[in-house]
Amino acid sequence: MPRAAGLPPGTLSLLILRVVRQEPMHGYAIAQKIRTLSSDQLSVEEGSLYPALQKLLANGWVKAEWTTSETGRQVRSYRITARGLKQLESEQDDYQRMADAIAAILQST
Amino acid sequence: MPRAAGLPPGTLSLLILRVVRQEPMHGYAIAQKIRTLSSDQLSVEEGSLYPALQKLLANGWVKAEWTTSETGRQVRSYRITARGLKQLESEQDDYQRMADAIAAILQST
DNA sequence: TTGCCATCCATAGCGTATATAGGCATAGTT
DNA sequence: AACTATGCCTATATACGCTATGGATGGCAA
Repeated sequence: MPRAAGLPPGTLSLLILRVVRQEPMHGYAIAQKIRTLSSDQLSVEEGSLYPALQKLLANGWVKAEWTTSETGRQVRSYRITARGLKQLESEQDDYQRMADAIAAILQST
Repeated sequence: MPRAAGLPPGTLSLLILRVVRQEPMHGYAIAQKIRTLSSDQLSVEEGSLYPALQKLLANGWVKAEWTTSETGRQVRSYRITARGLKQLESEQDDYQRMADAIAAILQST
């Protein structure tokens, strides 16, 4: 099966960090935020999301705490750390360089 | 080792097709072209390039013929096909949609 | 009150794509 | 003769997201 509507490899942690930077959020909400912000163009599957969050936790880029959502449910809320902010900046720069480089080729005569 | 200076997964065939669209080119030249067009930002390793070219051949997106280069060496020159042009268009559209979607998230308030 | 669906967390195993590390060959340069 | 650049290619490793699966909670409709 081809990567039909998935998201480009290598960008998942970038997107998560970017979304969580705004405000602490639980996993399910992160996935939905990415979906809506991208006008349904990008979909983060849960089987991708939670392992990615574990990685972010292990690297100390986010920290998690169990809280109660507005609907009264127990949810695990992820908050970006100082190191996470640095990482976000770094990944965003890398991505931009790549995107520019690819654009240069796609626009070459 | 992390993906330090490699190129973003999913874009290799797109870049190859785009470069070969201009003029038939042999493998080694394709790699160099991508490197120079991207100002050394993207590097295509030969171990990635040739398997990718095999895939393009198998899909009928390029055809190859052995020719003699200007330096007198036997080289395998790859030329894009009509189907390859369609594929290029499709992949470029996909890439653009993704890039736009990611940009939307990275630029969100 | 039962059944269904949305929400919510998480792991195991798979598939796909690229990178690493090699092998082989020619030709020009030093 | 040795070294470097050019040139083609394969086998293996590895990274990464996806599929499939499992479980739990709670609202709502039949």
